[in-house]
Amino acid sequence: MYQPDDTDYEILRLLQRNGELTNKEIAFTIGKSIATIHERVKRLKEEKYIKRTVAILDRKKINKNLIAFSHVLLSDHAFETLNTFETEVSKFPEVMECFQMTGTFDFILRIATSDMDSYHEFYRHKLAKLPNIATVQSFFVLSETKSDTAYPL
Amino acid sequence: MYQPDDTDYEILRLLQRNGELTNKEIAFTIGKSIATIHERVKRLKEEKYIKRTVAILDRKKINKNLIAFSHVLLSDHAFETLNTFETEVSKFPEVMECFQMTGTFDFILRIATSDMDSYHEFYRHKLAKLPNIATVQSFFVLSETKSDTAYPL
DNA sequence: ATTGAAATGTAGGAAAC
DNA sequence: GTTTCCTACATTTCAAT
Repeated sequence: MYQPDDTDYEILRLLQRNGELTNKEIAFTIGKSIATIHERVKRLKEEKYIKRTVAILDRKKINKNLIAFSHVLLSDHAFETLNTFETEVSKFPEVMECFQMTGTFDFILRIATSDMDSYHEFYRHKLAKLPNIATVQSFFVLSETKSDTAYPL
Repeated sequence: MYQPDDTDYEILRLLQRNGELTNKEIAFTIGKSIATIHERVKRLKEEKYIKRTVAILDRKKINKNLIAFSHVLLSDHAFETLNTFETEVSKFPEVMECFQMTGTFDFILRIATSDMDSYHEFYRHKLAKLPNIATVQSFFVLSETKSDTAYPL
């Protein structure tokens, strides 16, 4: 199996922060040739170390002023119950993330809406209508102290 | 103030999913000229609708196998207490996100480490050593059902 | 604001060291 | 792994509508 070396990790570190860096810029920064960077980046993408490159938007400018983290507990944990929930909840565009969790509830959802009315609408007419939901406990973001997509490397 | 129109939103929708799309590809997809897309994208970046473009890594391949969501309650809510916590916790590379929240605790942290030992190390020697922490309750990701950086548009 | 066309720069591939 | 050369594309600017 392919194992990235220090150079690869340096490239990942940079591209995680700025995906628009050219091979030339990366080459200059880490002191290697452009052809080398070109090869490394190509392989890192082929091997799916880099899953994709995306634009990060300012949510307030596009009117997603309310972010909720919701803890969902299901009424039972049968395979089908879990599966249906995961499939259906993933279809909602408001749900940006869904994680199955350890502990006293089953899932954490990250939900983006424009305001409390839209959240309420989503909650009443979409989330709460899914089968086998026992409880939903929601917490709302007051302010973002740190908001990073980059992993520590 | 600058208000993006439908064309701008189509561009944002596309770049949120794939930040590597060329102006030519976008132009073809939404039926406008390359120069128009170029202008729009430039403005969307200048006006900070697009905050930045980043590479999204496969966390398991780079050995970040454990993601924790930790709920932090501080012992008091004096301005200085909140401020110090936010400043200090943001310095930890393991903390990818920190949100101040409504409700029964003060902050949610998203913490990325390689395994439970590293998490424990982080918790004992970094997080728990910050001043004025009352309680920390942590939940761990079992599986990712949906993991998106794109807002619904 | 949108377009087509022209100049510049980068990507991507191949060869030789 | 680096350097050079090459072609193809992409970006960027600009004059015109």
